[in-house]
Amino acid sequence: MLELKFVRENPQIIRADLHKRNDREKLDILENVLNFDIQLKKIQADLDELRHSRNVVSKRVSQLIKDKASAQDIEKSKAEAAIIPTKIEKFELEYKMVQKALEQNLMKLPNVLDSSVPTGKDSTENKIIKTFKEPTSPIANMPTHAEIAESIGGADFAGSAKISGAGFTFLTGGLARLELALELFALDYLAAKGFTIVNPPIMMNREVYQGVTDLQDFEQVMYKIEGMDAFLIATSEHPMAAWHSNSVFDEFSLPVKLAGISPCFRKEIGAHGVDTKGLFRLHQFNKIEQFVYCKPSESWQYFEQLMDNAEQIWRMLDIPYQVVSICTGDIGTVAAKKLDIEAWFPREQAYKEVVSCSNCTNYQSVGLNIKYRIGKQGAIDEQKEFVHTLNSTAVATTRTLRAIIENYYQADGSVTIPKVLVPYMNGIESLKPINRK
RNA sequence: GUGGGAGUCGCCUAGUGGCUAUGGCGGCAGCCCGCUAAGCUGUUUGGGCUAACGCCCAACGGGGGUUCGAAUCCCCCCUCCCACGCCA
Repeated sequence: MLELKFVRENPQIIRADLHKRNDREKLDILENVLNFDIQLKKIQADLDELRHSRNVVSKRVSQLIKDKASAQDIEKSKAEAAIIPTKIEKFELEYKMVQKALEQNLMKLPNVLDSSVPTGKDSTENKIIKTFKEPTSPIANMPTHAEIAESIGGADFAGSAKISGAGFTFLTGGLARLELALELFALDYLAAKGFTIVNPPIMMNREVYQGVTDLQDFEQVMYKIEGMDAFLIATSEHPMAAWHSNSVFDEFSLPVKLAGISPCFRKEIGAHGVDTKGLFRLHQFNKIEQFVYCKPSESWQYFEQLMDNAEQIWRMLDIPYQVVSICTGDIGTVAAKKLDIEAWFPREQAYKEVVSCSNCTNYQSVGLNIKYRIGKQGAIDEQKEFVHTLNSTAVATTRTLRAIIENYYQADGSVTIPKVLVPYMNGIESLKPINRK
């Protein structure tokens, strides 16, 4: 959510930004916010005045009783006071309505974009800013990654479809171990960089969830738990962001760097041809996520660090990738800037998203009310400011498994284990096809 | 899940319908003091108005209700503690 004060004071910045996004609907919403804000202030002033008069009369009643005034005088004052609450009620109702309308509109306004975000209408206009290694050609007659996974005894899609429907998998044997190896590898890397490993709750209530994501996601992405005010998390970013809602960090305790480990649940996975079966798009997958709370002045520095960590992981896996800057038409509501890593998938001859790194600036922290204290607590010049939050994939296991399967597939049908993962695999260096009878 | 207890300012705490929600600790600022560390005064939530001194409103876990007036009374919900039960 944008800070109301910021919207009030800088409507021209937001207007310019919405033009960049080519979003006419939100321009109207901005005007609504500004109008409701003025209305609300006026109602507030009237309401305060009414409440004041009520307080004054009430005090007089109290005084009369104490002075043992005549019952008649007391009743007279009471009667006078009795008129006020109905007036107050009316204004309070109006206040609540306008306040709700204001908030609903405010929540629809997207974050202000960083000036470096490329302008473009959709994902086709994202900008490639870096590549690692050259794209490779597939081995002749290369099967799909799902077929390879099954042939090495690493997955059972028929089995998962039978018990859970499409969009799930049983990972088995060497591939199940490889998933754990990836997670441990990424966690070790991040722990060495000063990240604290976090295993968060995987359900969150609606009120808190609204602070970390946009409303669309509730309909399209998130699973609601029936009979409970709870949603399955779509990423550990969400509980890690919400963790410190309604609290104040000490300036010197920042940055807080977290490495979240969790399953992720997503309703919308679409049908994407060759991806429909396999490990690329699932209703449930595991992910190691980087998350940072920091001072506003330092967020771009940490944005680079998160991106660098993700890149280093893919470099060590030694898989070709490109880095893409997400354009204005594709970036969504929350991030001020977003860079994706797209790994190379040789069989499909395409780069596909495996990492997404965002600087959310104060968009999440405003919604969740997460501040930090500038200077010492209690000091005369003590000030509180919203923190910045950032998040980035470290490794989304299933997508990465697919990338490993395709990039490390050998002509004999085996999949070589990337060197950096071998120590995490009990020394296993290759997953070989299993002969079926 | 059942029964009992609790939730008040950063922390502890007083407060059973009416002055401005006590008091302490901690923090911050100022004063005092030649002596080992205290003492005194002020301050310590959010919002609105004002050039400023100030003025006003809201806030006692959350949401409703009763009342001229609610931390206090009533209803619903949440969280924590204790006991019992169930359980990986």
